[in-house]
Amino acid sequence: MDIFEELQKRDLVAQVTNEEKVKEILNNRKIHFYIGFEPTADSLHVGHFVQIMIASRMQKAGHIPIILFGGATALIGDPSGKTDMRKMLTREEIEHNIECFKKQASKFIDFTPGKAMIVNNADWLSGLNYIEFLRDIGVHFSVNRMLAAECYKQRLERGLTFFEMNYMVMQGYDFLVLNRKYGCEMELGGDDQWSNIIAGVELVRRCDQKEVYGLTFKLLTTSEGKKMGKTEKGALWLDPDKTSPYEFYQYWRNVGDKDVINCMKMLTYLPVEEIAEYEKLEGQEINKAKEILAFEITKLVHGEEEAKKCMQSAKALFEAGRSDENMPKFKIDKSDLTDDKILILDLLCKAEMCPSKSEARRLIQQGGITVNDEKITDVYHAISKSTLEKDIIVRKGKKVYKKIKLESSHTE
RNA sequence: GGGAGAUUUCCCGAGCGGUCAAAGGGGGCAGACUGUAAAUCUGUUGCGUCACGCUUCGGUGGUUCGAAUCCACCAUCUCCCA
Repeated sequence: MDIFEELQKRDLVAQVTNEEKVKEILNNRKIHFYIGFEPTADSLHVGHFVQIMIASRMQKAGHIPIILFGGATALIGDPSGKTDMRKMLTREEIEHNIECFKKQASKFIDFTPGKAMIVNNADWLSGLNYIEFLRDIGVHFSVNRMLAAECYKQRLERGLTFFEMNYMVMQGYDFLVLNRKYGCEMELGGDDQWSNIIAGVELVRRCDQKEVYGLTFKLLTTSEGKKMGKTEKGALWLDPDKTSPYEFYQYWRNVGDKDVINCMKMLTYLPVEEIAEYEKLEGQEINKAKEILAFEITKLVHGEEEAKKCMQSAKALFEAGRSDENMPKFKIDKSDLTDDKILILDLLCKAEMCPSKSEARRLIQQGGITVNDEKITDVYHAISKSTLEKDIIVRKGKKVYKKIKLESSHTE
């Protein structure tokens, strides 16, 4: 299947500057294309993952990805779609974040020289001469048009600084530089980047009379249009230390019915034909598709072994014949016991299942806590040492389990 | 540079000097129903030794028996005029 067709079939394409041309080029030539990332955090999250997967697909089709890190632009912050100005990062933070990015991205993209490259726009943006830049580049931007751009509308109501307006100019300039340096012909990005991408395409045309292309892909949203990849703790990270593989797996295992197929298309390498089969599933059967989705994504991000573990733990927990092999464990120390027992309230806090005792108390009062499958109704319920001789399973709600192990203190 | 206004708990947003841990909504969590889904309904959503106590309403002081509510100064933001 042609790469462009595949992207379309996977429902990834949102807007293209010149569909016919792009289609032809992607299918018949090997080109350099670029995707920009803002190094604003020290780990990739799911939003980035979509982009990386696209870069990866393109690479597999023979094209050469240029991964651009906005080392300089991150010093400004993209105002697109934001209601407030982003906080600015220090140079050190940005450097660190870029390193983390590289490490994680290399799981999905082959960075062997000649197959892909990584660039940082700080390399060319930070040394710019302001006057020259204004004369050479600035003249090509019409403020009127910029203000009309969708991405600035919201900000116009709340206030937009000159500082931020330059984001578009800089991103456009990036494209120009990459085109001149590496012959980069296409910029990809999330659909929220459309205005910025167009800016680059136009800039290249005006400065060098060359035609380059832009393509945006759809953002990962639920069928209701809400952003996906958010958990109560914030973003869903790819870094296992920030979001455990199990949590990660569960996130996908629990996506809404209507979103499963879309996620499969966008986030896995499963062939579209196969996905079409899953699309036929209905009702309870959809759970099968969810399982596959969760497994596939987890496999990509954390490796097959982890993915299997996650799947097994989940099955063990939710399906009959519960086993606790891969359940998250928590060790409490003998010194945590008073009079050879521990209050359930304290245990819940210690095991980090509740942030405070008040909340633990509430949960118990509402019947949300179970110990070894027995509902705890007494707030002052205590668990004795003898019970703890064997590991116990504490469950909060339906989905949060922890196996509690008793250990004797080494200092004793 | 001059003038007007704002700052409330995770977010939005009410809030007469006492009855305010602070309305309402969103979000979160839990319960019921289910398919580890969605929708719906219910409860809950500062902390603790929990029918009682403690710490919150940008910051610091002050007025008061008593302040999120009044005053002063500081900080930040928005708006209008220049």
